[in-house]
Amino acid sequence: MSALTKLKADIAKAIKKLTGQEVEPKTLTLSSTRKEFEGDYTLLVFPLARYFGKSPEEVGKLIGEELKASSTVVDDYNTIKGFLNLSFAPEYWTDTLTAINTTENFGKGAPKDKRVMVEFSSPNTNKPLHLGHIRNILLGWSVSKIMDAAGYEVITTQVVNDRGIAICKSMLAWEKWGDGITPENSGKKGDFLVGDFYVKFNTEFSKEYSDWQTSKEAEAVFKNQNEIQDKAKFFDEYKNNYFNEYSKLGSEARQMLLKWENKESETMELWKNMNSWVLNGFDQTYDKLGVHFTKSYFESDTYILGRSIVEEGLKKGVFYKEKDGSIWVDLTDANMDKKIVLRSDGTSLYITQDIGTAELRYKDFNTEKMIYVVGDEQEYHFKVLFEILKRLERPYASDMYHLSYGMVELPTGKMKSREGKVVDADDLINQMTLEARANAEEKGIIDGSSDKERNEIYRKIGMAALKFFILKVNPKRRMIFNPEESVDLQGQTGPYIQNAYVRIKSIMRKAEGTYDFNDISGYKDFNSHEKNLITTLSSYPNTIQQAAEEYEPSAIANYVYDLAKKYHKYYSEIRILGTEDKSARNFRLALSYSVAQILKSGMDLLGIEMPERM
RNA sequence: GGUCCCGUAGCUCAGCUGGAUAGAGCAACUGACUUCUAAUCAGUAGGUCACAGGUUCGAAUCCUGUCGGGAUCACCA
Repeated sequence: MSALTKLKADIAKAIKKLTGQEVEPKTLTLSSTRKEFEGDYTLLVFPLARYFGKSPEEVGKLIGEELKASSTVVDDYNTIKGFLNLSFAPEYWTDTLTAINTTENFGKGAPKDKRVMVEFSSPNTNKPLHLGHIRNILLGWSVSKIMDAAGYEVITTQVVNDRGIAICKSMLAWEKWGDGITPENSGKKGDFLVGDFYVKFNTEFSKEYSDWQTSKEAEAVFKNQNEIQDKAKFFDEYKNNYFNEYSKLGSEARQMLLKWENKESETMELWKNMNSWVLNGFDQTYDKLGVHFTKSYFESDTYILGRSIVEEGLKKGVFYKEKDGSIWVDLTDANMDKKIVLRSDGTSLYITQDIGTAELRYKDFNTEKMIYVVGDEQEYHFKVLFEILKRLERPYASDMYHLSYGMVELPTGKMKSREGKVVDADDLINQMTLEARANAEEKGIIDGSSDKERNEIYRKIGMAALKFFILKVNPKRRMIFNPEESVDLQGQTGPYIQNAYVRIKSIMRKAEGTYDFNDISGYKDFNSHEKNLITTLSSYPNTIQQAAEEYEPSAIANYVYDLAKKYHKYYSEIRILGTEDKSARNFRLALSYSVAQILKSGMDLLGIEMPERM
C-alpha cells in the first residue's frame, strides 16, 4: 500500500471519528499543493462539509488537527477556504524514495490475467510505408507497450493487405515496363521498387484517360448524361467508371486479378515475388522504428474467412437473407443502418473478413480483448463490426476498442500515393537522423566516441524527436505535418527528455563508488524541487494505468516531459555532486537515479530509446 | 440531412473523473556556460478557453443550442 493510499484511509478514519460518517477513501480528492501555498498535499474539503454542518474552513481545521494527532504521515497543516494543505513528515519523503528506488520495474501494474491483442500498421503491399503509417505504427506500438506495463499480456499483429486490384496494378506495370528489374539487380529497396510501378501504372493510366477524352466514345458518354455541364469536371469524376468500363489498362489489371483468383501459376509466381520484395522492405522499416509483431496475418489467407460465422448468425436469426441471396444485418435499433455481410454471389466483404479474422485470432491466441489501431475514417465500420460480434455473442465481443486517430496531412493537403505525393517513412527516418547529426555537430559535442557509436546516438536522438513529436498529441487530433519545417530538437521534445537522462548518467558515472543509497534518512531539509520530484515519481504507476484505460500514449509523453522538466530545473539550481552533507548527497543521487530509471521506463513505453551520452 | 471527432496565446499543444490566479514548447526580446553535459536554466511579452444559455458555493472541464473545421453514412478496402 502506498503512503498516499494510507493517508486517504487515515482521512476517512478521521472523518468517521469526528462525524460518524463512513467515507470511501478513494472518493477523497487529494492532489499536490500548488506551489504558492504552504504544504505538500491538499485535500478538498468542500464535498465533506455537509457531513459536518460547518463551513469548509472549520471542517478543514478539524480534520487537519485530527490528522496531525493520529496520522504518522501528516506533520502539520493549514487551511485556506475549502482547501486543507497537509505537510508531510520527513520520513514520508525518504521512505517513498527508497520504495521507488528498490522496487523492480516500478510502475508496472499487477498482472491482469488477460490477453490483449493490438492490431496496427496493416499496410498494402503495393507501396512503401508513409507518414500516415508512422502515426499508426507508433500509436499501436506504444499502446501495446503501455498495455504490457499495465499488467496485460500483449499480442501484436498486423493484417497485411496483399491482394486485390491495387497490387495487380503494380504487377501489371512491372510486367509491361519493368524490364526484369528486381531489388537484387537494381539495389533498390523492394517496397520502393514496387511503389514506383504503382505510380507508373497510374501515370500511364492518366495518359490513357486524357487521350481517350478526345475520342468519339468519350464524347458520346459525356452527351449521354446531363448531370454535369462542365466537361472537365465531368471527366474528373468519371475516372473510376472509365477504369472499369473503357480502359485498356483497367481491363488488363482486372484480368490479372482474375488470374490471381484462379491461381494461375505465372501470375502467382509474380505476385509472390513482388510481395516478398515489399515485405522485405517493410521489415527493414519496422526494424528502424523498433517495432515487431507477434504474428502477421495476410489478407490473401483471410479474405475468405467469416462465411461460416455468417451462416451461423443466419441460423441464430442475427442476420437475414434478401431475395437475391445476399445476407444482411439490421442494426437500425442500435441507431445504425442495415449492413450487408455477404454478397449475393456468396463472396466475403471487408466486414465479413473482419468477423472472420477476429474469430481466427481468438482461436490462435485466446485474446479476450482486442484493440484496432485504424484511422478515424473507419469509425463507422468498427462500430458496426463490434455490434455484430456482440449480437453473435462472441466471448471477446465485450472488450473491443477502435483506437482511431486523425489523418496526417501535408500543408498542401492530403497525401496521395497514387500521384507519388507522399512523405515516405524511410526518408523521414533518415532525415531525422541527419537532422540530429547536424545539430550535434553544430554544438560540437559528443567527442571521443567512435563513428559507429556516434551514428547510433544520432539515430536515437532523431527517432526520439520524431516519435515524441507524434505521440505527444492526442490521437484524435488531425495533424498537419510540414516536412519543410523540420521537427524540433529543442524544447518540448524527445531529445529534451533524453538530455535530462544523459545528465543524470553523467553524474552517476562521476559519482561511481562514492555513495550509498541506504544512507539517506539523515537528510530532512528537502527543498521544493525534491518533494516535487518525489511526488511526480510516485504518480508514475497511476499514470500508466490511466494511459492504459484510455489507450492514450500522450498521457505518458506528457508525464515524461513533466518529469524531465522538473529535473532540469532541479539540476540547474542544485549542485548534486557538490553537496557537503553525506546523507543529503546520497539522497540527491538516489533521487537522480530514480528519475533516470523512470524517464527510461516511460520513454520505453513510447518506443523511444535512451542514449547514455549525447 | 443523421452520427462521430476537433475548436484553449501568432504557431504546435497540455489541462477536461468540476476546485485556489488557465499551463508548456516554438517564434520575438533580455540574461546565465573557467563550475555535475547550455539539446539546459531564469526572465519579458503574448488569453472574450469558438459563441450563447443552463446546472453549481465554484465551469476551459458537465448539459443544451449555435457557429467554424474534419470524417462517415458502398454488394470498395
